Amino acid sequence: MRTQQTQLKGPSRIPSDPLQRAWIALGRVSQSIREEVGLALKKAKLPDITWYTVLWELERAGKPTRPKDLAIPLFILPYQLSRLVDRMEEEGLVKRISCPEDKRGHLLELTPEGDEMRKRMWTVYAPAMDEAMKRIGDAEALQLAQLLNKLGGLDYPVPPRS
Amino acid sequence: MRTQQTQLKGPSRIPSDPLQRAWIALGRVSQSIREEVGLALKKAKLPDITWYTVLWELERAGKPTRPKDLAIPLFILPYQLSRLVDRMEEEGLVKRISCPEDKRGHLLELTPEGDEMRKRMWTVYAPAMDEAMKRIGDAEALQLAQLLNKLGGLDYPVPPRS
DNA sequence: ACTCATTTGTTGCATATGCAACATAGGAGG
DNA sequence: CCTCCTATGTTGCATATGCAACAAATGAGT
Repeated sequence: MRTQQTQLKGPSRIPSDPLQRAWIALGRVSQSIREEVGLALKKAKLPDITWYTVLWELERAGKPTRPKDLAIPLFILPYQLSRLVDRMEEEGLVKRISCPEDKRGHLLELTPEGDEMRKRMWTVYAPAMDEAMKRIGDAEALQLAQLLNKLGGLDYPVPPRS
Repeated sequence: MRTQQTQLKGPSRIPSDPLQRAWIALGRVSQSIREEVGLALKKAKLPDITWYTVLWELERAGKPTRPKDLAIPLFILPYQLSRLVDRMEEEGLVKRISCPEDKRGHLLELTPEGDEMRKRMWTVYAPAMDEAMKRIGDAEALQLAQLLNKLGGLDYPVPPRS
């Protein structure tokens, strides 16, 4: 079975073989790596990775922050975040406090429990990530990150976590 | 704010900075690329990518195949596949037919409508994938695929689609 | 043949999710 | 100030999902 050749007839091209292979690898590997780390958290009876991201963003901001000002909204729909915050608030990890400048929204405040939880999660998250990623070396990881960022056309920073 | 140094105290290490950057890039880029292609299918009022994968696996097999023998089960839980097939069968794209050798299971048969659908999806899927992936060149794509496969520790083939 | 563990797949139920509609506030233009 | 358009979140409802329990068949050991 042969792959179709890339055709140049205007706007609708068939992806080249390398592109297809990269596409498939991207889908499979990202999923399996994510599951690997997710499972580690679940086995430790800790919340989902998404929660960590929110907690970390709030920690990084260093002050109560509006949902729309989190870095996350680029990757999560507003109503998803809304419900995510609902659940986190129920668990007492964050708190919605009123926002003086804009009465539509509110500020998300990291509670002490939330900060504790973030740290606790990191003790599981970090080794799991390391375990999953360390099949490639640092040099390769850098190269991978660069290729991915070029692919994603990202212009925002990708700060390390802790 | 500084990143913690990689520590070598036994089983639980902190991921190095390059590893963290690659991890984050992997998560974000894979998600955005996948969404990009998914959106193209949705705008064309076509089924989800997952459906394509099933249809394609059946086409590739060339004969009715048991769920467990699809390449997918590695990436999808059995009950997910079960319900996926439910819906696809409702739409007449596949058919569950009896399996002589093992009366527990059944064979999944691609219907003509299913094959048509697969082709129709490909006319949208392929250009969208190409559009999403072509920000990197073929050489880079190959490199990316290799890095990813090393990361994923994959030993199975990654056949191109059509 | 009998027993029991394993394989293969499905399902009930509680929860999560997507979508479109909604509510409310801000801001621009007159 | 009034109108209207946009920005920011939230929610009702239908659908999808995860989990654990289940059913049925196979196969291995005795």
